[in-house]
Amino acid sequence: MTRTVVSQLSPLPDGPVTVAGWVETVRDQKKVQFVILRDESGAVQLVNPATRDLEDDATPEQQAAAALTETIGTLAHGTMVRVTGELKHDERVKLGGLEVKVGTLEVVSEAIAETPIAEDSSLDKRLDWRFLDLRRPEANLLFRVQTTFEHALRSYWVERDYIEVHTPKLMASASESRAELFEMEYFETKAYLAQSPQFFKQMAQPAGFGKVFEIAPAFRADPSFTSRHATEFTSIDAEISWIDSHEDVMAMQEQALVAAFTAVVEKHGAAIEAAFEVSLSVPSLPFPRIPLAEARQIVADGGYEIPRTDGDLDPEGERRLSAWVKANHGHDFVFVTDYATGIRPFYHMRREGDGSITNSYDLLYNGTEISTGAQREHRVDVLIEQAKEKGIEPEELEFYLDFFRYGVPPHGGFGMGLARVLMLMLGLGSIRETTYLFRGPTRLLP
RNA sequence: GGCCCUGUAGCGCAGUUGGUUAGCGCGCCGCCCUGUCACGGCGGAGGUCGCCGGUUCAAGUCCGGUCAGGGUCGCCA
Repeated sequence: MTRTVVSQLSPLPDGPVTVAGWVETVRDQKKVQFVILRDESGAVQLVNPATRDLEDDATPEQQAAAALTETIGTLAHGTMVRVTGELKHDERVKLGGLEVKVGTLEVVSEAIAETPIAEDSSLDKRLDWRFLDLRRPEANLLFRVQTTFEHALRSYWVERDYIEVHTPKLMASASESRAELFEMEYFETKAYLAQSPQFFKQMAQPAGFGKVFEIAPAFRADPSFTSRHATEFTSIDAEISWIDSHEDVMAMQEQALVAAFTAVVEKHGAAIEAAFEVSLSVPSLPFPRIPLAEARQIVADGGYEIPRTDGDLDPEGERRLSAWVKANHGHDFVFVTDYATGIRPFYHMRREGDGSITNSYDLLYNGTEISTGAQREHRVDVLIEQAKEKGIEPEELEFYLDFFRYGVPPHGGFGMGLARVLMLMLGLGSIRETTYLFRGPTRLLP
């Protein structure tokens, strides 16, 4: 008999059904047994009138019933079972107003009775047993939300004639800072894991692709110990040609995000509210834009002195700025624009007539940075000068510089951390929670 | 890498000024039980107190070292 997933039981008429999943709870009473069975879509109650203490002259049916009772009595939490029985809608049942009266129950895969994690286990312990942790309905929902979010972004771009690219993750040189590189043997030479698709997505511009995007892993060998850093993470990148400034990039990014949030709210808004107590709404357009200098003034006016001296915001400054934006503009997002040249990489284009600032931005969402974007410097002589200024030898970058020597349109783009967006969207405390399998300085397993 | 914190039963924790046999809740096992729904009741098992050394009549507790992890900052997405 064809398996029905639990969420599809409700509209069915009373009658025979097969369900399959894992045992969540067994309530074994003297006269009646209840099992809560969960699958990828939800949970349902199974019921079985207990048959115990057989007489010597018991019929085969009675013996089978007694065996079933015995089996149910020994089911361990987590055991995978397949059950065929009679669906019955019954108002008495608090779980969905229906239950399945067990006909046959097949133990497909037994679980060790004592589970290594519980509802209240620490995140680190749960990550040790991630496959069990992911059985939680909230985790299941989280990755459905991620799927919807990514799908909506893809659709947004595909519908607008973007080309999806897959840049290599094995590279011969650094694209950001050398200190963050994972180095590995590569036959007779050395290779590095890509920190960012930056150089190769830019290559699509002289390649004449016009508009590209990529959703792929990036690797950083930074020993960062925070709730928002990983050594491997999924980066959402886009890069577009023929822009006038970073403003064009911001306009594209905010529209793509609105499309993605719209899809998530429509499909999962109610479930998110129920599971995470977050009332998610679609952000309004345009997102607020605040130049960095102004942002720092706002934070300073709020009575907070940023300890760092490089002119950037620190995490507390970002939280305070976001709170101010929320209070004054009613918005969860804010583009912080016009970053100083000193704190941006060499390939960011500098403001015409004011080399001290760049045509770049960070996007903050609920107090945390989720994205960096910029117009890129496409004039090769300027690019070389800026690289030298940052202490990078142009000789190492010849393959990259060649991109700019045979005709390249003005262009720009952004990179955005998928797990960070999910974390902030659902009000969770760490990207470890919103990453399928987290990778950090002290975590390589499972 | 800096600063701070934590390692006690499968999980979450308590453990006084150093003092008898290291406790509690959940889970697990057994028995009992009005259709339960966080089911309930009774009973039970389960610990080299991260590891090494020191002080002491006596160390889970104090000291030194070490290992493992967490938070935050820096860095960033």
